[in-house]
Amino acid sequence: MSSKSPLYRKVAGDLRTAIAAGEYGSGARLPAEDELARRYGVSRGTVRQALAALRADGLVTSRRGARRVVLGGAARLQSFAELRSFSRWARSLGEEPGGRTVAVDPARATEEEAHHLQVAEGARVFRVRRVRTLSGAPVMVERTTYPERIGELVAALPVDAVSHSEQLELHGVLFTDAHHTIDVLPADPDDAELLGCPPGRALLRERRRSTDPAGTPVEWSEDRYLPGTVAFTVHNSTATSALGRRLGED
Amino acid sequence: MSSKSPLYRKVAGDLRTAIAAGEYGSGARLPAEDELARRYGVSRGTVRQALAALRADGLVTSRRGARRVVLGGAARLQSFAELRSFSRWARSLGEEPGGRTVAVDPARATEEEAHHLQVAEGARVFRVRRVRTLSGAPVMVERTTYPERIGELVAALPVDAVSHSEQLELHGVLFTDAHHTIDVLPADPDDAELLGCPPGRALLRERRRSTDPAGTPVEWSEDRYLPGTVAFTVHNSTATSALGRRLGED
DNA sequence: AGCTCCAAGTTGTACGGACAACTGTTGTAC
DNA sequence: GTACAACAGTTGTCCGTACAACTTGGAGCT
Repeated sequence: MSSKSPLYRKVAGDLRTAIAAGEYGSGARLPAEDELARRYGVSRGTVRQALAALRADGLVTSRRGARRVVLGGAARLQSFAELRSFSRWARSLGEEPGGRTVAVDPARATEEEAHHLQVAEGARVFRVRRVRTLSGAPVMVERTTYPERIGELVAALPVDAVSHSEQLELHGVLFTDAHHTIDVLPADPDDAELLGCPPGRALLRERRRSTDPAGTPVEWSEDRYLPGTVAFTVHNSTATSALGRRLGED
Repeated sequence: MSSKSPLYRKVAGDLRTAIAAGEYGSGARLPAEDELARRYGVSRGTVRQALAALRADGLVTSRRGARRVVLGGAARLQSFAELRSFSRWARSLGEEPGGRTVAVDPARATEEEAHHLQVAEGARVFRVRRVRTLSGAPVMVERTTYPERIGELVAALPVDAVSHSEQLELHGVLFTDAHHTIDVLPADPDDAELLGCPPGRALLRERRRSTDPAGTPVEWSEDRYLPGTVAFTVHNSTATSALGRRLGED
């Protein structure tokens, strides 16, 4: 096993599995930071770093003066990677993800695309449309716009490649931050045909802008899901915020 | 002004306003941690704590070896309070929130309610149904179940109280963590009448379970929004995760 | 029993130092 | 010029200490 993973991650992982295994049931109090530090042979700061991760995931509460308490409810997941990649998410649930590329078009960036990808209006981009399936049944239409450099890599992939993002990672393209907007909109005729539903049917829409570690946009995507197939979940707290609500349109 | 706010918050706030004011435009590099520490007269650890908050809000990237970069895109907000309270959110956007309580019913907890509120099945709870408006127009139906202790406080509020949560805070009821699930469902006849839309119309649904600092559930709510009135936004990154995707139903 | 008050336990904030890992730039060699 | 190597700059990880702020439970009193 590689020892390249930092200490606090190991501690966090340990605590996660301990909680998942029921060692600390819902409502139970975790050991004190000092106790954990002794037990793992690390400093209190390192333990706090681990616990901060659990807190951000909504696994435990924490407040001054009292021990941490395990929050009941949904078992959390390694949410980022699974949110970003449809394939990874599906596999982690034991579902069989599939994908069929419908179109790959070189194009000139519209104003909206230029804005989100931070390129000049009219710059070369690639538009990719795909149908995503779970166990063979179509559940989502994905329309992604890539900047030129990345789009060229995507265009070279086989039509039936299951996971584009995993392929891109192999080529050194990293996704580290993403901003999502979730709302509802009616299926247009294209959506309807690809998903096999009547046009006008309400779909759950997720728009996503992903950036790499340097802050450079690497994709701008609009995913439309058939209702009933997925739900989005978020945890937030006064300590770690992330989610917002917005008026329609932008 | 109270000096009770911790140092790192002041630093974070300062940086937030500096970014909002355009001092560091989209893509600009922030000063190094050491530089900021000198500038504010605090230790590097304190600066890092402030920057971690900005990172969690999706304002800046960060990676080893390079300076932090300001992420372009949506100006972030203090999201937790605004997500938890419809009234606060609306006011922060300059809209006029309204609310009309349709029903307050003492009841016995169903299995689902008992589960989410962590009380015994059949325990006393209060079900509250309200219509929420923006500038007079109805946009959302809210069905909240409270445990007995809190429900009694809510039942005592006037029917036209705008913000229940702010009233509850005055009574010492604190909300610090919330878990949200977002999906789509068709309006039932009640929704349709309250919102003034045809039955069957697709609504954006947000289910929410909120807990207090001790981890005790304080509300279980299901909010149904007219399409086009709101969108939910999330930022996540490899460092700070929060959002997930789920299969339909639960 | 119920109440107040105190002490121990626990987390939050802040400081300091040290080294590891990585990036971007500069300069050198070919 | 181009490729490689060295270097300074920067963030990530980890340690240790100290004190402040808060919660909890128990002792003692009424």
